[in-house]
Amino acid sequence: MASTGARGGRKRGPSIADVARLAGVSAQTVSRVSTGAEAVKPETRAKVLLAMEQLGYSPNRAARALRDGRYGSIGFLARRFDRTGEALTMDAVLRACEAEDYSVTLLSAHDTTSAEWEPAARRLQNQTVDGIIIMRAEGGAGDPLALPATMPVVVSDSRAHGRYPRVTTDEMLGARRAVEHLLDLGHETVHYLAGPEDSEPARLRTIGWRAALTDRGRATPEPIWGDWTPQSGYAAGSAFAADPTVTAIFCANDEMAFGLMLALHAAGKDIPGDISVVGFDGISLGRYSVPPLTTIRQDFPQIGRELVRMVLRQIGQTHPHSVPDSIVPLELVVRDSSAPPRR
Amino acid sequence: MASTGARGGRKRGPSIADVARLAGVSAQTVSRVSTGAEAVKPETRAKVLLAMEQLGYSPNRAARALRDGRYGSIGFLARRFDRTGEALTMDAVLRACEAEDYSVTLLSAHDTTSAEWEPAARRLQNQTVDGIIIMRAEGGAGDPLALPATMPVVVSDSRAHGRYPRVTTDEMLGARRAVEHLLDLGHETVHYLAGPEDSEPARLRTIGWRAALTDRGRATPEPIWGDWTPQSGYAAGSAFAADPTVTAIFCANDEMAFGLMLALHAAGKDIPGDISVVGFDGISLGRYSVPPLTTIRQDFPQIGRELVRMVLRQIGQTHPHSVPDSIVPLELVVRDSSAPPRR
DNA sequence: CTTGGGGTTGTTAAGGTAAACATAGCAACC
DNA sequence: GGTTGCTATGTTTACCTTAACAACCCCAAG
Repeated sequence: MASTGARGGRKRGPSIADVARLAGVSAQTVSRVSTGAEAVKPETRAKVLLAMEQLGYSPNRAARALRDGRYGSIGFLARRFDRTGEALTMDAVLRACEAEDYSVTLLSAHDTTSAEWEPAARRLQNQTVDGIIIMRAEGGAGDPLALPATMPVVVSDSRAHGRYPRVTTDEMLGARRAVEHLLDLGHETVHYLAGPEDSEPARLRTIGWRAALTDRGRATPEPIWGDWTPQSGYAAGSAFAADPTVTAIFCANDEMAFGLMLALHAAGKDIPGDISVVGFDGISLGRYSVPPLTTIRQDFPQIGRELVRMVLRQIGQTHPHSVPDSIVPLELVVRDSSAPPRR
Repeated sequence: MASTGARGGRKRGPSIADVARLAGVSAQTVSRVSTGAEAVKPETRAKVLLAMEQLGYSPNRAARALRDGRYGSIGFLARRFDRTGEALTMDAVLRACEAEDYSVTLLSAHDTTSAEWEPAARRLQNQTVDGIIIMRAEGGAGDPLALPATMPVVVSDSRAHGRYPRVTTDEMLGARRAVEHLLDLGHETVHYLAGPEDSEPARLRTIGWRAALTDRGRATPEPIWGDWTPQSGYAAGSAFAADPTVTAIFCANDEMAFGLMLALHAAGKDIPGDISVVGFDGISLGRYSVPPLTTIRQDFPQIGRELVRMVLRQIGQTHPHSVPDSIVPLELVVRDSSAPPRR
């Protein structure tokens, strides 16, 4: 009976006006205290802080955002978030954003292949972000993002050539290092397990692999094409195991290398005795595969910092997308999966 | 010279008023079209949509949030985001949120051990979220989050007993299944590599392990304590390898199992010939370890859906935290790392 | 004693949206 | 023909904050 029940509705915490009333000052003075800026007499400030404390006040971010047209948040767009590359980059981006007092909003573009992309892009514009970091957008259509020209954007690992500033690792150089490492060990040539053809980094790694072989006058065997997953690595491993000429394999990422090594093992091949394997990425579990995986390590924390730095730098610019690209270095990490070929 | 240069400032896209003017209707009508709700004559709607299209209008989310006190976003709080459990859960949460037209804002609480926690909690309240999902908050202080009583919260995997509704897996049952699997294979007892003592799931798994052994009247050897990392798994593996009585090991997570298996391998132990290993989590790479890892698989997508469902259900409630807990089932996945003991 | 200036506080307005309420047009019915 | 009732649209207002400007106080200098 008591109509008191469903008084629910919005909760609406205390506002700046409530604090002002309690502290006996104007709202503006409260604002000054909460933004920290202006000159406020110490005793007034104390009164205000006390009132804030008592009411449990914290400023309303929506109102603030509306006021000055900024949201204090960066959007992170990817197709998936549970893969190593995305997860490591995201963690790094988050830490970098935190240091700048920005938050991170996740934006997903799951099936960017076709019609699904359009609503995703539309939704994107509605998001409350001051800038967007686009991660690994393989499969995206040619002209994927109809973003406002003033929206700060930085791209990692995508094929959006030239449209937006990029933070990349030198994929080609990394692939080259991997191949040269194996050649230096004495292998005649290096077989290759590639990433999906619609991925820009995969494409670049393939170019690097081929160039390294060509430069030394070695044969370039036909690569096998995977899709980044260990499953595809396993399939490739089975195929390679059937070819007795294979003594060294470069995998376009570590996860495929895991699958590949298991397949080689299952086929009775010894790593690195019969076949050497090198991966790419430097995922943490790579130290603990059997055997531990030689790989090209990407500096994900550095990538994250660069991404954030570049997107923040664009904020407020008239032509934000003119920021120069940034390249983050790579490192060869030699572990036990690579060795000289058995004579 | 030209002072045209730094005209920068805020960009401010077209507003509802601009659309209204162009379409020759009132702002309210535009609003009706953009929220989709009310009755609008089809031809009016068409005019408005055309105007929106021409101006590239999209509603200002800050204004909308200010208007109706909701942000359309859920906060996801964790200490790290690059570990498997967090990444998988987060991916699942994101997908579930998307289905409900919510976005996900990342909130981090890196070093929650001590003084660092306070500012983190404070920052939390400033975030633009309608609810918070707290993930694996091990190490948090006893009374970590001074969140408003009306803020919807759901906890996964944390020690915040009873304070907030939880979505958990039945850790104890999972551990029990792992142990019973090994006992059923004929092992005399099961050694244990535990997670960190300040983690609630780790604690529960330990209880499950102990209970399973006790129920069958088996000895409960002293566990080794790890910290979830493969590094700690490696150290534990070296220790176990030195004990000839060890024939079966249950690891509190898969990543430690990776390190442990490498250490056993390095010590010349055969898996599962000499020692069987069972993990916990069901990470995707577990299928591709050498040998493939028997494990207790958590249904992360389901966990994500439950978390979102429970936090959304609290929105608008007067006593949001009274929602009942939810338990997501686990599954034993038998692969090659477990087998009967060698006679 | 007046004037001026620096330091502190208050008042006004604007930012974009959508609920609540108000109005206008029109058809049906007595 | 006038009343009723419905649909479509317009007007007002509140949401909360902060920049810009105005007002005020007090002390120092003329």
